[in-house]
Amino acid sequence: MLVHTPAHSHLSGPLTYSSEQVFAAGTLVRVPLGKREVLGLVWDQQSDQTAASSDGTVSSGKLKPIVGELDGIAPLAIAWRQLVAFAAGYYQRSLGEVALAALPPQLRELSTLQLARRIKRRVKSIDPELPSCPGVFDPLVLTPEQQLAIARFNLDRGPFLLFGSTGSGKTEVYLHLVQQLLATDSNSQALVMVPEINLTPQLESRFRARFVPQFGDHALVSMHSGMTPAQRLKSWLAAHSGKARIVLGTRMAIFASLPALKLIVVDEEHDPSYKSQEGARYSARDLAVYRGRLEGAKVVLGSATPSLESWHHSRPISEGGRYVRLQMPSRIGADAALPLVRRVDMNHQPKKCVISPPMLDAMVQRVARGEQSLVFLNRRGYAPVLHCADCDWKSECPHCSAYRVFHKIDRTLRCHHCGYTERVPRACPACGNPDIAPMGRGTERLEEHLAELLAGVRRPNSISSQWPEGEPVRIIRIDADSTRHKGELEAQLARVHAGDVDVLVGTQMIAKGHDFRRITLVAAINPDGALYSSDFRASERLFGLLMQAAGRAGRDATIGSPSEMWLQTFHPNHPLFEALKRHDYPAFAEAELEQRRQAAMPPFSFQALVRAEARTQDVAQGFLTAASRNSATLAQAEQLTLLITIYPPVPMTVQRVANVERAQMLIESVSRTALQNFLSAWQGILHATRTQSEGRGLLRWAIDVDPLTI
DNA sequence: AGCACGCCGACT
DNA sequence: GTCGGCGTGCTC
Repeated sequence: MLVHTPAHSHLSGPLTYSSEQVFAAGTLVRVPLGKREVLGLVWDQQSDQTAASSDGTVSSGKLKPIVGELDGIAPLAIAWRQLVAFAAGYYQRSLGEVALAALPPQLRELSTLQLARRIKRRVKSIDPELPSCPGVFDPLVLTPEQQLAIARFNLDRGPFLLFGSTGSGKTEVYLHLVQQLLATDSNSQALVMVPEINLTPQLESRFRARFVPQFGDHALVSMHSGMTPAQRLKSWLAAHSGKARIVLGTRMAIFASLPALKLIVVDEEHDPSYKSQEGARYSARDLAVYRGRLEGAKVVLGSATPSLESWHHSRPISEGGRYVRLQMPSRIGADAALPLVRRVDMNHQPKKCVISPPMLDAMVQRVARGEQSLVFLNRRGYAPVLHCADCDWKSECPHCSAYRVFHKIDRTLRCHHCGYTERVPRACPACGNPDIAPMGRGTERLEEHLAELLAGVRRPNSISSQWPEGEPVRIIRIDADSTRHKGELEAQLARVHAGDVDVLVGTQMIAKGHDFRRITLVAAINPDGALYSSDFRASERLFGLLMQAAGRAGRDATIGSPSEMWLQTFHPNHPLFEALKRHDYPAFAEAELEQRRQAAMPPFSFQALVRAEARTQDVAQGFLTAASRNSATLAQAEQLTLLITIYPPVPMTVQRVANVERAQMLIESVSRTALQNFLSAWQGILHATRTQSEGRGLLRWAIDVDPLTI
């Protein structure tokens, strides 16, 4: 009796096969499906008598036989299967899809022969094992705050929210927790997650430096989508066999098979990257908490700006909190002070200026002192729109309801949604006017603009300089465009660290994770957009981003002058900026949570989104309307409708992408359980609606539970 | 999701 | 005359 991949059809449950031999649940097998042979996972056994009647559609005589099991791979543990079952149920996807997607792709693709060879090779290569020396504890000196956090961790069951400001040494705490676990429990495993692939190399090098000498090279593996299929299989097998003691990875690592899992760390737990945006839309952070409870593993969520959900969960137990909050408010080292936050009131600055005179002046001073500045603008490209002043033509994407972004560097118009790229026209395509102009600005244009503003500025000479009056300012841009090729990000970061750069321009990419020790000024050019956004999570994200960006500054004890963060805003007295000025996340969180409470928004309510895609908006919305109407036929409808609100379908913010129209419908409830029950019961109706006339022409639909953007 | 079957346009 | 487009339907 087993389960597999038919992803999104009405074939959502396990399928039944015949077998002479009894396979344990969790065993990986090969089974025929239609005309092909696929990987299957034994889900449960069923006796011959009940086999035929279980779903009534297949008689036992017609059952196909299991081809055989995958040798050398132990069955997946019960806890792993429970995690998969929970994720499939909670996020409304089929068991088979979730289970098979959680396995390395090569397990599905490789022939039995190749696989056997691969496993054999692994077993051989592991033989020369390094002697491990348990009992040796972390030699590093911890700060009192770190010691307290660890002591508290050791006293409680958790889950824990490690609330530590940037520079407070959270990573050191993670290292220590892993260290004490591995040293005391000789076959335990730890899972450490980071939000982005970009952050894995530096974390991995820190963990390698700490643990490889003691536990050997094979004790640490990575798991993320940037790895080759062969590497992924290798890491997966190492984790599954228990050889790997530490798994570092992105959100996908939450599904790693870890038979002796005892600790899960979710670093930067607020980061939206933990929420999957396709397939099963799972939150790796939320699954981490669930998995921890399931397997008796302790869970640590860490952040300087926690998600409001986690912050709320870590309120005092007397107020209903479920997480233990560990606090590390202080920065470590001589630069213990957080940067000074300065606001530039753009209402009192020259019209249309991009870099206000006082901010420019502050940057010039940094250049003169040989210090670095970081200028932050969350929009890549040269300009978001190209515009014709004569006929009002704009650079719309022909396939999407969005403008194509002007990239001056290769003279292209690029759609950031579907990727459609054209050369920039010489003249307006609509009226022939040769004078078409960029509107607004992105990082490319900002870089160009800064080069003009700083053209006359000279930095102090190095000894043997070809510039007698001082060297010109060196500006670098780091964003998704400048780091598209492998190794470019590392190379550019290295230039910054080496001091070969005076001004760094970039998107949010540079606000995350990387330490820039010589930066003493962080500037946000235009953060106002998120202040009055229709997305109720926009301000939470903005606050997190700005705190994180501020944390980039001044972590070098050798630089004496205080670091500053500059904000250009038309709303200098906005409470968000007031809280940011005081580096007061708790105050921001309390105010924001109070608003959420009054508006009955998450975390005080629970949401799900049904998204539909079709060639026309009418079809997409028609399907959703029909599905909504059909939900009234649910047996429990009377009870549920009291607790469930179904909003009318609306077009998505970016309504059309690659010529596909998109619509969505919000479902809301004050009760998570009610929402869950409703969605589960509704699932079949949604499938049925698709086959009705209202479902004609529908391309795709999907449910997103706990969506991050609405 | 794959992979079939099935009915209409430009090519050796 | 075929090769091939992707629309609908099935997989224990």
